[in-house]
Parts: sequence; C-alpha cells; structure tokens
Amino acid sequence: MINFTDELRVHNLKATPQRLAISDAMFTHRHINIDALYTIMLKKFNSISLATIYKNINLMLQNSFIQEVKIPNNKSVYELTKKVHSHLVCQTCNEVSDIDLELQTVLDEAQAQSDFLVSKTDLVLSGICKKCR
Amino acid sequence: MINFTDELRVHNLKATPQRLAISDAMFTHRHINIDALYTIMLKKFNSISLATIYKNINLMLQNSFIQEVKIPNNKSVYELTKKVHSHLVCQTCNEVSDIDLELQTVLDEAQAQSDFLVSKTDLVLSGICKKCR
DNA sequence: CTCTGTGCAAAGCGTTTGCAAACGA
DNA sequence: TCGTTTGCAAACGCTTTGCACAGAG
Repeated sequence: MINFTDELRVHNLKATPQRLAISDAMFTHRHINIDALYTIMLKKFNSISLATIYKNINLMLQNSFIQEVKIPNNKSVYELTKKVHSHLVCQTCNEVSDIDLELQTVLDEAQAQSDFLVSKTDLVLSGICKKCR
Repeated sequence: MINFTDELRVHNLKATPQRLAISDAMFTHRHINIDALYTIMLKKFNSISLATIYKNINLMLQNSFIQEVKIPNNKSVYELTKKVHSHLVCQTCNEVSDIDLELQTVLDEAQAQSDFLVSKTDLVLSGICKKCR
C-alpha cells in the first residue's frame, strides 16, 4: 500500500481520503472502470457519492494524474499515468493489461506518409488471453 | 454517388431510403459522428428521428456493415467497413483520416510477449495535421 | 481561517424502448 | 401479405451541476 499524498500534490490535487482511496484502487487494480471503482469505494466510505467519484476522476484526468483508456465494445477504464505503453484486452474476461511495444518504426512510417505531427499513440489489441484460451 | 442497395443486402439489411442515405453520408464523409449524421439526414428527411439513426447504426454495427472508431477526448465516429487500417486524428480540427501502416512486426512482438491471441488492432495516432500546423 | 472537496438531490444529455402506422420485398 | 422499419414519446442510465456543510492546509 503506497502513500499517494505527495503524488497527488505534485499534480495539484489535495490529498483527501477519497482521493487517496481512488489512487489506491487504481494502483491495485491497474485498470478500473467507474462502476467497479464505485463498488470498491463504497466499502471504505459507506456514504460516498457517485458525484464525488466523477468529480475526482475528471480533475485527475485534467491534471494528468490518471488516463482514460477507451475499450472497444466496452466501458472506458482508468489507470495511473505512467510511461507510454499499449494495451491488451481480453474479449472473454474483459481483463485489460499493459504491454510495452516498440512503435517507433510505425510512428516514423506514419510521419513520412501523412505530414502529420504525431503526439500521442493509442494502441489497443483485442483478443483472447492465455487463461481464457 | 454509389448505390448501396446490394452492399446493404449482403449484410442482411433491407435497403430503406434512410439506410441508403446513411451509407451515402458515410461514404462521402469517411468518418462521421452521430450529431453530424443527424444534421445531414435531416436535410433529406425533415422528420427523421434520432431513434431511427441509432437503431440503424446499431444494426449496421452488429452486421459489420460499419465500424465504430473511438476517439480520445471526443465522440466516436463511424465508417464503412473496409480493409484493416489505422487512424490519424487532428487535435485541432478534429479531422479523422485513414492511414495504412505495417503492424505485423508489432503484432508478432505482442504475441511473443504476452501469450495473447490477438484478433483485432485499434491504433489511433493523435496530433496535428498539415493544414493546422 | 479560507478555500476546496464532499454528499445529496435535481437536472441534463445521449441513447434505448414500446408502440402504431408505413413500408420493403 | 408478412415481417421489418420508421417516427414519436416516454423511459433509461450515465454524468454533471448547485448548494450547504465538512474538511484540508
């Protein structure tokens, strides 16, 4: 269990118990959607409001403390901001996991082809995980 | 202006005037979101309902006649199903365009690293397009 | 002490549903 | 003709807002 007080402050977010718990849930679950987060939060704060969850998620997104990952055919999940990486999504168990892939060659090709200045890359690979095969 | 009657039938969709118009709008605009589509449709059918748009979009998605592209920080856009490709999104003008990138190496690396059976790849590159620079 | 965050209730917005009439094949 | 689609209105579910009180710094 990590203490996220300083991490929050670095992103200009006051360290309230609710925010620390959200940070903790994201650290533990890696990728989590709003519903699952709300369920977890209810165990620690029996009268927490969904509005509080949404307000904090939105602030944390604005301050880049967390990131949204849009999943094909499913709800978005959220994760603590870390170094750039891609995602794997199992279409059977819906687990999302990180994967570190070398995309530089692809990005170079994209720049060359398109006259586009690429600043962000979102790669999601869907399929079936080892467990579900 | 293409006649989409047969294309629709191939996907088990009756060729109604509304569906032909949706097909046409997608062909012309390449990538279009619900709002823009509704605006266009209203010009041809002054009493078309948003419910009709949604029902058709959902059917067309189920039957793989069209595909959804989830865009970071923005509404999803829809496109006619065509051969696999990636997407570029301009963060200034919001234009979405197709790009054909060689991803086999990356996919091989993913398979090797993850023990995952990858069946679908969604790559979205965000940045600034030539015009907006 | 001051400003920000929380919880609640209500509002807002995009999407879906049920139904009767219209339409495609 | 028969089954499907359309348009409308209502319902739904997720997200946001406004406000009074509580809490962080």
